[in-house]
Amino acid sequence: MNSLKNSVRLVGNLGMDPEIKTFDTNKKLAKLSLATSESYKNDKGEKITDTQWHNLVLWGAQAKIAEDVLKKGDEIVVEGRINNRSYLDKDGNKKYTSEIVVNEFLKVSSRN
Amino acid sequence: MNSLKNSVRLVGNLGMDPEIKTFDTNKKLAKLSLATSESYKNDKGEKITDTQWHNLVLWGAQAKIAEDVLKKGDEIVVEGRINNRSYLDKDGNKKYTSEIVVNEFLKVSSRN
Amino acid sequence: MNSLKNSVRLVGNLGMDPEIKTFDTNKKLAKLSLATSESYKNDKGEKITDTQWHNLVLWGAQAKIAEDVLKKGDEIVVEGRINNRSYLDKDGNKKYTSEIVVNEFLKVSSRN
Amino acid sequence: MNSLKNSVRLVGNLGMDPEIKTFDTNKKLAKLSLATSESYKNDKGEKITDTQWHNLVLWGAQAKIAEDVLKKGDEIVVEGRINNRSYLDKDGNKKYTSEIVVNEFLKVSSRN
DNA sequence: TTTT
DNA sequence: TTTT
Repeated sequence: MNSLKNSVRLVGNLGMDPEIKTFDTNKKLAKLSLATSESYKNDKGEKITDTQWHNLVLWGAQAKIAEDVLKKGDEIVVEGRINNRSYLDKDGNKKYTSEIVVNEFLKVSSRN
Repeated sequence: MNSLKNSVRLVGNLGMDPEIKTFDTNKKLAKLSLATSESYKNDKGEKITDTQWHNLVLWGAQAKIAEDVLKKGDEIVVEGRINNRSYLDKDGNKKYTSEIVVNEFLKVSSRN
Repeated sequence: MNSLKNSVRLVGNLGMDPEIKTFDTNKKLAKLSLATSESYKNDKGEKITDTQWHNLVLWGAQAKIAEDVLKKGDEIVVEGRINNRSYLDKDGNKKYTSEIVVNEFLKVSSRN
Repeated sequence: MNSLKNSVRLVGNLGMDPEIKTFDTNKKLAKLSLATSESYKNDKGEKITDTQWHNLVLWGAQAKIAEDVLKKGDEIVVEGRINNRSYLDKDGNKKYTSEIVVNEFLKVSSRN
């Protein structure tokens, strides 16, 4: 799966430590919550900050590195693809969610 | 609002004609449904096609152009930003949705 | 070599048929010349068209596909990386050149 | 001039302090030299680091901010467009150069 | 000429 | 040297 038709670039900060799941096959999954914050002036000249929270998903080698090096507050640069999927919640209702499946990331600064 | 911290690039086909809303202020909104299709081979060597549907939103001048030139089936290239937002549905339940707010688009081919 | 630290996206037209070289090892190289054309209005309100010509380089499988499907005039979407390198010309002078090493491309329309 | 047809993203370090020029009209120009470093393993399994140096150009407000906040060694994320142009050198020979005209940048870390 |  |  390549990145020409569906590619996302984000620069932001992690809202929490990575959440790691290890499967039977030893394959790892890391989930990250990333905030991107942008400021602009509205019609009245007031400064508005818009913060978006993105759900990121990392697999395999990328998940292991994320587990080792990422912490809440870290600033990262990310390249990935949008994955919209549906699932059934515990009450059996169909839910829709949108995630970024990360191809690469780079930690650019740390809170400490 | 710039595109350094939150930027999406998509290449795909429109699933329907643009849906246009005109507000009191004459400002226009266009909604597009865009399919990005990618093929890859799975572990068993079978060819899998993954199609993702994306909700696109265009405002103002971009919405007018979309209304004039875009049709179901057209292939477009898009640059925009991810906007995750919540709303209350008709039953008063909080729902989450993810949209791409388009900064620029380019029609690259048409079905006819 | 990944695309997080050095990534280029272009949409444009080919100025000539691909130029193909085949090496001893059967490895192929394709060279493309791509024009990106953009219009804007200058200070005086005149419409200016700025055309940039880019040197693209494709290796291996990508070069083979380029040889098979691309022709002068075709419109393509490209993702690659900038490669600045120097070489000695036939008079022994050091020359600098900048190329785009293509990771992926997609033909979006053809002149015929 | 937009960024759909010609867009570059770089993450790297400055090789020197910004070089600033101020024109009669008070318009500012900043020139930056940016290194992007990437590592990969070659056919023999040796780790190779490839460093590319990019010439960046910033105008107006972006140039002012660059002058104020950027220093040699800083790590920045950049979005811009490729500009290939020719000029005559002091001996009257035609020379070609490739620059990145920066639309936006973000300083992500500093050496001190 | 940078940085890890 | 392309294309609209």
